Amino acid sequence: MKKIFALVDCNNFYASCERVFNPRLEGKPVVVLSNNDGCVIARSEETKALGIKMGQPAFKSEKLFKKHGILVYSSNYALYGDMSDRVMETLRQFARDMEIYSIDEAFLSLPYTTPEQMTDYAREIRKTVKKWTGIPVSIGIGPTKTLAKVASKIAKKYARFKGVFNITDHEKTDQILEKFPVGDIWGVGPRYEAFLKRHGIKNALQLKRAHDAWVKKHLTVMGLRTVMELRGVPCFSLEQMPAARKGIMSSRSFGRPVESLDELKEALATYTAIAAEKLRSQHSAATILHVFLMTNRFKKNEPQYYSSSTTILPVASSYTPELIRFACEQLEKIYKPGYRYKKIGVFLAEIVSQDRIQLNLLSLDYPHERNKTLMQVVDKMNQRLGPGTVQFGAEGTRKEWHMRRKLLSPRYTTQWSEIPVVKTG
DNA sequence: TCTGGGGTCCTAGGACCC
DNA sequence: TCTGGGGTCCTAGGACCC
Repeated sequence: MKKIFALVDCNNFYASCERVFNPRLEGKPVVVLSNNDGCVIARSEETKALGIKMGQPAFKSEKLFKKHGILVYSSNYALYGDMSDRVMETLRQFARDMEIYSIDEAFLSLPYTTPEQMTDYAREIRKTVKKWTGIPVSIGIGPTKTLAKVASKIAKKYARFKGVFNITDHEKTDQILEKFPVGDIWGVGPRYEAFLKRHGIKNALQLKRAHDAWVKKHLTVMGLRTVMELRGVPCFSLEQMPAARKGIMSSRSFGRPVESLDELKEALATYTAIAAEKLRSQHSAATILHVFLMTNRFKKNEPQYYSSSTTILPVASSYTPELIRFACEQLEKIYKPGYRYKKIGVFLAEIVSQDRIQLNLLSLDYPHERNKTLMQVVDKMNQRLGPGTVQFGAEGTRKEWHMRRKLLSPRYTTQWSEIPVVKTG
């Protein structure tokens, strides 16, 4: 049976999540900040109307926030992740074939019927998601993923479409594409946008009509696929099985500059433990461990330093204490005193399946089973009682370098113990 | 005082081999 | 005197995504 793509995109997802549990925010301007309360990463419609831009640094916007009474939140990924699961479960009721594309987007594969029927079905999806989860979504329908993306942006932009736009429902697709800015196309970022504009390509129709060889030469085969998709030729298929991660990264900026090796080690151990847990959750182990360290690049008047170091593990591992030990060894190699560090991180790569670890001769007397059991217990407790319930000594307890999250909402859906206790008396 | 984090894929160019 | 060239692998860097 012929199929069509629908892209379901949650509107202002993080801001909408905050709203679901705090009706006081309804109709008011809301922003959610990135980790460390750094910059704006989500805005409600009211905030967008006030001219607050995506990625704007929070400290430069404080006056505007105050002036307009904008309600500001630190990002609460425990809440957003849980809300995302609810939205995706709801969508699964409507389409057996579905790809969870990001925390707030999913592609559905729907039967190709009549344009009216497909649009009606999307309206039904939209209504149900709102009813079951409280999250408003926009839905774009098109013959390729790229065109479904175009349609979803139109659905979101023009209120008259009431959240659903079906590009197959219009005879004159080219007229729609002509009004669609080239930089809004999925796969065209700021660099390509500027390049294309320099060559007179300003809208999606012009890109659709560009010459294949020219596109391939300047935008690589990925760009050519985008162009084919604009022409209605599917080049990107529905990926139902998420591919195993090729690398796992864990890093954060510090809440204040950090100078001492001891504190850097604490932070690095903490992030390594996070990465190791992710590794175990996908039943894999890593062979390469990469550590990096940097100062604050925005501080032009301070001395800058960046360094990184990679080690190949003798045997692939997902055992937190061992990974922490390797990570700290790397850190000692690259650490230089006298700098004010801003960020540290670890990247685990060459990931292999847990049950296919190549043991070398030296490791035969290694207590693999005992370590595995220990990690399972740690992971279970942290899942049930909240992250950080059980941690390793190297991670430290004071964590004064920890990122700022001054404006965090409670974890309404996942954790009763973190709802702030009101002190009396 | 204060500027996020975590991914993917592709290409060019160097090293190396025969 | 004259000094190849194709294939493969790896890495760094650049583009993109949310």
